[in-house]
Amino acid sequence: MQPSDRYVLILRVVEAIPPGHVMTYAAVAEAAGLPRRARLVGKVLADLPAETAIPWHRVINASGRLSQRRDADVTLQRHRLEQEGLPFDATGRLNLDLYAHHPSSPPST
DNA sequence: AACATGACTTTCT
DNA sequence: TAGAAAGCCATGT
Repeated sequence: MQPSDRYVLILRVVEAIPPGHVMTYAAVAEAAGLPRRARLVGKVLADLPAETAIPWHRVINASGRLSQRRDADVTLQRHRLEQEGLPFDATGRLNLDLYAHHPSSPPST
């Protein structure tokens, strides 16, 4: 397996997250068949162009919070999620038990 | 090969 | 519940 293949696997999983739902980095990695590669998911998303169609904003960390990036687009990410109906609580966190997306079958094609 | 870095997680206080 | 420390794994120097 080549490094670029893992990128594709991860992006396919992120593409499959429906609006109004989210997935943690670790969950995306596992769904892509790459357990323990949560940080790799972050790396892949970091390399995406700003105008990409990939719904990167639906990927959040295990705490239910938004991970801080180099270029602080965290506000944009939060706005997009709120627009999809995801409610952040007073501590800036959202309920993963309610809004986490659980892919039933591995994404192919 | 060794060391540092990062859109992460888990565990311990 | 929040914050610190340690673990993890791919990449780049």
